[in-house]
Amino acid sequence: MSNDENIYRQMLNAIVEHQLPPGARLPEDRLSEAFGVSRTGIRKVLQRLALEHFVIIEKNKGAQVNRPSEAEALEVLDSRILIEPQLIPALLDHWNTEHSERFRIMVTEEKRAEEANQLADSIQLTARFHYELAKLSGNQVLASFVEQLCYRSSLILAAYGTRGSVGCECGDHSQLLDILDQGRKDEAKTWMSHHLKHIKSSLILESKPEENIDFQRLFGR
Amino acid sequence: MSNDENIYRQMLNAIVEHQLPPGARLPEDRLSEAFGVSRTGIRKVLQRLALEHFVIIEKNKGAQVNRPSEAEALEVLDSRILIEPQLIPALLDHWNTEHSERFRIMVTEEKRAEEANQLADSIQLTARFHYELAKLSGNQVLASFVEQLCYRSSLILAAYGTRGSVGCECGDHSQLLDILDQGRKDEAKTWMSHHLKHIKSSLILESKPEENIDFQRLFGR
DNA sequence: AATGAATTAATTGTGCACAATATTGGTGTG
DNA sequence: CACACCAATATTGTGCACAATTAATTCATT
Repeated sequence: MSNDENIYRQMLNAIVEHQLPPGARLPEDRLSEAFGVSRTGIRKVLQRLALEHFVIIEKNKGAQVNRPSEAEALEVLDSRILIEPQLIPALLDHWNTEHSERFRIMVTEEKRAEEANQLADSIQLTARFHYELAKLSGNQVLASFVEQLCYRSSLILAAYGTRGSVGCECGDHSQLLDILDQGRKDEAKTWMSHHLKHIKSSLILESKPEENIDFQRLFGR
Repeated sequence: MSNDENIYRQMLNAIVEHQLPPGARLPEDRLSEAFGVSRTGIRKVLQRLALEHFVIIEKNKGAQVNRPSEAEALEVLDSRILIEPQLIPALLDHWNTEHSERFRIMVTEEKRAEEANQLADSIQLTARFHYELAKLSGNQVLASFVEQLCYRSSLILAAYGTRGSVGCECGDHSQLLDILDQGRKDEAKTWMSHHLKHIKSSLILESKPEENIDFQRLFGR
């Protein structure tokens, strides 16, 4: 694996697992020291993470882990609600027992991670479940978009999620597999839709402190 | 406007307008010379273009304009078919005469550009029409994804499009505006779907030269 | 003690130099 | 003449140094 990709993965993991919480600053010096490469390499990775909305780079102020706005949070979930259910039909065309078994193993791991309270693994596995499912649709363009949305969702749950739940309960995911095994296309679509809407509605909005208070609007004029 | 963004826009324009055709090599030296900045700045732009699939960077071999594979071309169009029609309902919620007028001006410009045989402007305007429409859905996440897909479509049409047509005829776009003005939601959705499927089916596949010719298969054995 | 200016420190932006790698052309040998 | 090997060239990869900017601290003044 290339060195860049390695660093990128490690940082992305740290972000979606909330080891680097939203708002955490990411000074290039420390990172270059930590990874044993020059700032040049770090900057490349940060640029990429910024384009994918995992970090925010402000000119002359450096990078920090993105703190998704409420609007962004809702839009990401809405995007998933619009896309993921629509992938089910194509997915079912390729669905077979091999896939079923593979995903059931994943769900088992999810369950174990959640019971062991290993938040990091739990988050990763939840996102991977949705991404791997999307890949089976056969459309790699959409799949990689779903991948990005899933990881962004992890970040969103860090900011707005109900504590303890990472969004989808594992039981839920095995439910979907049952439906897929029975080839019930429409049911699977609506299940996925409900599942994502459930996550969306579980977000706790308007409770976090505002980052930029609009004093002008509050007192001005 | 920042310098990076400026260079990025210029290069992206050159690519989607086919001034830099698929396969064109992009040596960092020449570009840094042309733009009057150091290779550092150029590399940043190239990295970004690569992440967005407009150029391909191979290790130690540099960047070149992406030549989309047939599979990629179909996947991009399929993605648009899946997303863009679904944006219509939300779009219609905000639709008003101001929007209508703005888009009719755009269509007029499209028509003029096409008649004047200004391929570059024509391509830009066609992509912008779809992107601006997507923005009106209110979901910026999906809109910027659509933007990327539209620009990638331009690149695809460079490789697989029928000569003379850039995909959508302008008459078509004004048709959609008529339907939107009448608030016919379902009709607009199906129109958009048909429109994109028409573009997809107009692609001339398996006719362009392969990027990596398999000489072994072609002559060997 | 509070405020504001000025200095200091920390961090990022940018260009350059050298190392690493791939490609091309040439040379020699069988 | 074919083949392999080697050398030269061109291009990218990476680290470093210095400039530019922002943030923090100090200090002076009221």
